[in-house]
Amino acid sequence: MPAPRFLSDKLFPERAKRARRKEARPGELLEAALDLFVAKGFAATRAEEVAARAGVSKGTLFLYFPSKEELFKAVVIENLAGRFTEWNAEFEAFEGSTSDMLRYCMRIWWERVGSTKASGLTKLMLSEGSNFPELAQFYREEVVRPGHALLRRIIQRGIDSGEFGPVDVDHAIYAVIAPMNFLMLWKHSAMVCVDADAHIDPETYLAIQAETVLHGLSKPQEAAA
Amino acid sequence: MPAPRFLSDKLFPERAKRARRKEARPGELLEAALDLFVAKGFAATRAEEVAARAGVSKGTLFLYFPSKEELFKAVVIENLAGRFTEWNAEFEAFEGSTSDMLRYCMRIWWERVGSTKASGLTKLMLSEGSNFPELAQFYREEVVRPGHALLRRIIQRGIDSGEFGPVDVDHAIYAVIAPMNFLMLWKHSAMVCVDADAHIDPETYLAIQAETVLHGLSKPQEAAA
Amino acid sequence: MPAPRFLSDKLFPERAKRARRKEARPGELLEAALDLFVAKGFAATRAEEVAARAGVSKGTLFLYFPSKEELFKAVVIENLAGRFTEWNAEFEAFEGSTSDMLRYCMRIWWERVGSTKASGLTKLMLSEGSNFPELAQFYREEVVRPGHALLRRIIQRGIDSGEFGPVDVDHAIYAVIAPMNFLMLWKHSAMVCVDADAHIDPETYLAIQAETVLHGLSKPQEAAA
Amino acid sequence: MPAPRFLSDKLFPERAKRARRKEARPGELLEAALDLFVAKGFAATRAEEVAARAGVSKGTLFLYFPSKEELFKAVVIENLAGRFTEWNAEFEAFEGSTSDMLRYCMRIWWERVGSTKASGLTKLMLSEGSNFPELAQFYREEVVRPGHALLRRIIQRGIDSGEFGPVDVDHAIYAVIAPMNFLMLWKHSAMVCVDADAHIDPETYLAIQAETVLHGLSKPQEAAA
DNA sequence: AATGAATGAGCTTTCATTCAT
DNA sequence: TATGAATGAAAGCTCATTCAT
Repeated sequence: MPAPRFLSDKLFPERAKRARRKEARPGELLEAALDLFVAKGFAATRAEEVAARAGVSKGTLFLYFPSKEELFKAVVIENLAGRFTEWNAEFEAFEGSTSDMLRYCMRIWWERVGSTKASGLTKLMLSEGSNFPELAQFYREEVVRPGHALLRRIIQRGIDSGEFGPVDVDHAIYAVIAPMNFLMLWKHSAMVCVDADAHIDPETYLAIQAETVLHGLSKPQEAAA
Repeated sequence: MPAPRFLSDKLFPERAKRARRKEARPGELLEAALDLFVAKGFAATRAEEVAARAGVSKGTLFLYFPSKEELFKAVVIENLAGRFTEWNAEFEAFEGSTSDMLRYCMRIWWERVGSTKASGLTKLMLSEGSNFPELAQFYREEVVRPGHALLRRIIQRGIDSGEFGPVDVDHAIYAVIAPMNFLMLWKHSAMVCVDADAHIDPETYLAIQAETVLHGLSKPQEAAA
Repeated sequence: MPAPRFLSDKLFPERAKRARRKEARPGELLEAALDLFVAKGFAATRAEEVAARAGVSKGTLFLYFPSKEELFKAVVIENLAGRFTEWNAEFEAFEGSTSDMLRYCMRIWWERVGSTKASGLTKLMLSEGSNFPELAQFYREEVVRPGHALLRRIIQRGIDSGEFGPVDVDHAIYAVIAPMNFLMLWKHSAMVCVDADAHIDPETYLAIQAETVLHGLSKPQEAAA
Repeated sequence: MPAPRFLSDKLFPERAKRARRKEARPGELLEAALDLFVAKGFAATRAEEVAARAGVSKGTLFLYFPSKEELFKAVVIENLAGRFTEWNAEFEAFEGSTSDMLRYCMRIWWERVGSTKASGLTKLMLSEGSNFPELAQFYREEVVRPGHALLRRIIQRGIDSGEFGPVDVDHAIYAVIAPMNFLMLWKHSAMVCVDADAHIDPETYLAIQAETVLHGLSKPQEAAA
């Protein structure tokens, strides 16, 4: 029996199990699925196409994933949900001011998620979530909730340490997430833009937003609306 | 109780009802279609469902619209494309500064489009446009292009009158559209928002964005990025 | 109560009734139906198209003809089946040799049927009869059988009068019908001919065939195979 | 009992059965399709019926043929179009007089096409070609044209060798094809024949027609009309 | 573990027929 | 008598899923 890779695996054995089962599955399938889901959406992606892109037969796909929905969940785990253990650990280990932590958080988010195909999963949930309630539920539970929880802990750390004022934490979370969402949506909205392709520089944009948020969080001020 | 539209309606109330019924049919279908397209997307909306929601049978839908795609186009025309003549006229008639015109433009856009179901059509094109190239093409041609053209004329008016500096018009258009798009996408993202979602006040948000844009357009400055 | 138009109406009152009901129906519908049935076949002809071509609404068509099949039957009666009363009468009244009668029969058939759209009905039954057994049955009963009967009587007259030898009447009937069928099929087979449009002259062809048949029927000879 | 086609079939009889099964599938479907198309026509043949007759489900049919039209084309290729290479080769190898070649041609045509279900395809194109222009086009291109080309070469051979006079080749082709077409149409007209239908003996009929045609083609005469 | 042939529910679209007006 | 809006059964085709090999 292999040892749990993360401390948290002991605390959340079910999540750990899922993570390990995931490992046993061919990464090619997950990668192919990510590509196609992001490019074409959930409903419009055909199982056979995923298999073909991964270089296996249709049957093999269903050998590893009992259904298209489970395949999608696995993709979400692989690219988003399954990383929170690591991200949380990084947060636990972080040394420095909470302001720096928040700046780092937003920058690293762009690097690891926003700028990657993984952000397409969020856009996908936005678009098709209402048609696949179980997926939406899963996504909320496994991505949105841990994401909010992580931010909550960061902000709480700042409040506890006296760096931040006694802000409404929920509003603060929102203030952080809003620009991230904006960037993600922007990145995946090639369709509505026609001629004027003015480019946002995401890193700069996020850095500015980070400062704005931090300004709102700082001791004597109110939370940003 | 609304008055009968025709005198004869009083004399032959039953015929009138039937005539109005026939007249009303396309409208009822378009409304049902708008609701469902916005709620479930194009591909996931079944023709029969639209018909049922409009209170008619499957066959009747195809009596009025030759295909699902044509139904969608009709919905787009009814709710977006077909309104540009009116909007353009309003622009021609506008008296006042171009700054006010732009403020009015953004405010009225939220009132008439952004806050209505119609904005769901834009979100839909974003999600599914790539799967239905003909629809995407139609949408670009009939909605995006006239929309950009309208904004272009507004901005050009400001430049010509000396109110605005010699900005890059395409960038300026983009700066106006960006917050609109963001609001729309936000509005339709209920699925990803979980617990503590502080709500943006769209009117305020847009007003602030308008001022930001106008600041960037003002005489001695560069266009907003 | 109007008097029966033909003597035979008394003998076959049901047929007479059908013939009279036919009269009450708008000829435009029957004509439009004939055109379309011949041009496009039975299955491929849409009821609405027939109505439109006749200048009435779809509902009106079904007011006169309870179904598409009944419409077809009426067309067959109008153009073929219903004429046998008249043709039989003409035969009864014919004065002259049976050879001349047969020559006249074939010539007049081309004039009144073979060269007209009515011959398309026969081709139609050939093509689609097997898909519409009731129509095929009707056609056999109302067109093929009376047609054969008429020929049978002609040939029998020749035998009785001593003009023809004691031929096998069925074979003789066949010998007369074969060239007619050939011409009809030929006329409606534009599709298989590509470049070589060699033309048959139907009148000449039929005249020659008539002589051949008569040669076969003549006193000291055997029937043609 | 036929021998297994491959050695390995003996070693792995089940795999062999399955492999042959997959190999056999298209053939079974094509045969079922031929039967039904000939019996009921193209439009009236339902895809599911074809599948059922071949002992598979609806889905399987579309696994092998992307559409009903393509299925029909495949049937035409299998039974007519695809055989011209063989027939042309036979013609190239033929040793003997061109008259014999033409006699052989007509006889063998009856044996291989006219008397088989394949001839129903020609009748089908006649009936329904105008409703399915793409199929008609395909049939003309892949069946009518090569057929005419083959006959043209035969006749030209006779002219070149001096056996035939300098006839109009197109008319000559037509003179050969006419009796073939007639026989085919006759064969498929069971529906209009009622009681006493003396049967043509196709072999004899064709032999006689062949002599007639050859008479028309012979040196000192004009082409047959 | 891997395959891919086979399935069948589900969707869009057509059209003969009905019926309220 | 005439209309034409409304119906719904039926047909072609797709694709997630199963299962014998």
